[in-house]
Amino acid sequence: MNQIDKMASWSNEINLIGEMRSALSHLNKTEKKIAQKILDDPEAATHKSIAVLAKNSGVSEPSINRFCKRFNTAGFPDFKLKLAKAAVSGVWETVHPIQPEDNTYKYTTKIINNTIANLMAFKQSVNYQQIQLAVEALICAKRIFIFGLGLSSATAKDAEYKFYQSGLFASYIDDLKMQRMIVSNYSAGDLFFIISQTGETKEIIEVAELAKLNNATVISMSPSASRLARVSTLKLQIDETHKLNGLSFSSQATNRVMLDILAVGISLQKDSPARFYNQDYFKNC
Amino acid sequence: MNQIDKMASWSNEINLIGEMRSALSHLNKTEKKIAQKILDDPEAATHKSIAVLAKNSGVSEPSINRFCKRFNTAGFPDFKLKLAKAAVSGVWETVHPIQPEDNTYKYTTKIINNTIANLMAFKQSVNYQQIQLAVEALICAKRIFIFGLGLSSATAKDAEYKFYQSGLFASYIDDLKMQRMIVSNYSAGDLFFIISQTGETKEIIEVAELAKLNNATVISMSPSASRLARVSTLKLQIDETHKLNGLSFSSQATNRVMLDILAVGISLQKDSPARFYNQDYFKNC
DNA sequence: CTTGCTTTGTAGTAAAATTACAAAAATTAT
DNA sequence: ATAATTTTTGTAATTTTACTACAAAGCAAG
Repeated sequence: MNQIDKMASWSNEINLIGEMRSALSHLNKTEKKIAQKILDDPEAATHKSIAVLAKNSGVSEPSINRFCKRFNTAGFPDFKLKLAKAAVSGVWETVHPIQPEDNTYKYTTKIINNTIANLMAFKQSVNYQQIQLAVEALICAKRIFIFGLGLSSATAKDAEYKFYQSGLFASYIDDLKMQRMIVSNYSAGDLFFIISQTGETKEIIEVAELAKLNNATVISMSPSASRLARVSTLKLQIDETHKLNGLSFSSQATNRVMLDILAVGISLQKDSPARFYNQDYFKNC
Repeated sequence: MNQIDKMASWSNEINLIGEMRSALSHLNKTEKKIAQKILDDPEAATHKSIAVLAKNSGVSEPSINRFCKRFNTAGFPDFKLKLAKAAVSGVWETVHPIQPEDNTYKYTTKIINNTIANLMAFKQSVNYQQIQLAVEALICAKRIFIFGLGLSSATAKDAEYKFYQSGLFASYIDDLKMQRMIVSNYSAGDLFFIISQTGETKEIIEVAELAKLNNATVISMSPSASRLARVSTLKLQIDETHKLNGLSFSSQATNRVMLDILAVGISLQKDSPARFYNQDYFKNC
C-alpha cells in the first residue's frame, strides 16, 4: 500500500489538524517530523515560510511541499490557509472520542465541535438541485404526509411545524400502521416526506416502496447511501461524516438545519411560480 | 486627516471582515474597489494571488499590498490568513440576510453558516457548571417531566427520547392543562425540565413559577435573559447571537446539541456517584 | 497655472514556493 | 547477503509571488 492510497482514508476537507493527528501513526519518519512540528503549535506554523518550517523540522523544502499535497491541499500556501482555519475553529478536537474521565468542559466542547465539523461537511456535500426540486414538490403537493419512527418521530413533528410556519399544511404520522394505511389510500397529488436517521429501517422502507408503487412522490431525509434514499423520488441526504465514539450524534442538529433550509425555500418560492419546475416529477401539480 | 489616522478608528473591531465592512464608507476610490471585491466573496479572495486580485478589482498590485498594510497586517499573505480566519467563523455571511432573489445555493449556505456561527458563539458562552448541576439533578430526580409548547414541543419529545437512551425515564407533556395539573400535584423528587425558544411565553412561565412555589427543581432551556430563565433553579442558556432576517433560526439545532450534551453527561455519570454533588440544590435526592 | 502634497502605477528586486532530476534509503527478489 | 527495483529524500534550477523604490498622475491651495 503506497503513501497515496494510505492518504485516501485521511482526506477530509475541513479538519486539517484532526486529519494530521489521526494520520500521525501511519506517517513515515520525515512526514512525522513535519507533522509533529506543526501540531506542536499549529497557529505558529501558519506564520512560517516553507524554508523556516523545513529548517525547524529538519527536512528539506520539497518534503514540506509534498507533505502538504498529501493532505489534499494545493501546496504550502493553501495548506497554511486551511491550517489557520482549522486552528481558529478549534474543530479539530473532534477526533478525540469522549472518554469516561472527561469533565463537563471536555465532553461539552467535543460534542459542539463534532456538530460544527459535521455541519461544515454537510455544507460541502449539499445537493442543491435536490433541495430545489424538493421545495417545488412540497409547494405543488396537494397533501403532505411526514413519516418518522423513533427518534425521527420528533423530527417529523418539527417538520410539520416548520412547514406550517412557511405556509404549507402537513401532517406528521409516527404510527406505522397509520403510515401504511395512508400510503395505501394514496390519491394524486399526495407527497410523502420520510425521515430516517439510518435509512435502513425495514418498516419505513416498505412504506416508501408501497408509496412508489402508487407513483407517489417520496422525499427522503436520510443518509445518501441508504436503502431508503435509493427508493425515493428525491433524496435530501444527511450524512454523518464525523462520528463521535462511533455514534451518530449531530445528525439531529443537521436534520433541523435541513428543515430550516426547506422552510426558507418554501417561503421564498411559494408565491412566485416555481422557476425551474420539472415536469417529470410533478405531473400532479 | 490622513489615511493612517483614519485607520486607527477601524482597528478596534474583532475580525477583519467586520473591519473592512465598517471602514467601507471612509475608503477612497481605489481602496473601495479592493474592499468591495474581497467582501463580495471573502472565501474566494483567500485563494487568489495578489496579481489576480489586482486584476479583478482593476487596481495595481502595490495598491493591494498597501491596502493590506493599512488594515494592520504584515502584507498580502498575512492579510489572506487573517481573512481566512475571519471567513471560517461565518460571521460575515450572517450579516447578509436572506434575500427574496437568493437562489438555492445562496440561502442554503447562509442558513448553514448562520447555524455554525451560532454554535461557535454557543461554545463560548456555555455555562459548564449549570450543565454539570443539571446532569446531577436529572440523575437524582425521582420523576422527570419535560414541558414544551409549540415548536418546543418537538424538542421536548426529542429530549424524552434522548434521556431515555441514556437510561433515564422522562415524560414529555405538551398540553398546557396537563402541565398545570402535574405541577400542582408535585411530590418530592420531581424535576421539571422546561423548554422554550423565547422564554417569554406567559403560560409556561406561570407553570415554572407554580413549580418553584412548591420548591420543585426547575431546569429551563431558554435564552439566558428570559423571564423563564430567571425563575428557574438551573438555567441552560440557548442564546441566538447571530440572527438571520431577525429570526431565531438555529436555536433548534443548538437545542439538539444541548440535549446531546446532557445525554452524554448522564451516561457518563449515571453509574458513578455524582462527584460534584451540590447539597443546596437537591435535598430530594 | 503652478507649487506642494497625496495617491496610484511601472519596473525592477527579493523572497518564496514549486519542479525536475539525481542521490540515498529502503524493500524485494535472487 | 547482495543485486535490482522501488520508494523516499534532497539539491539545484525554475517559476511564481510578493514587495520596494521611484516616477507619473491626480488633486488641492495659493
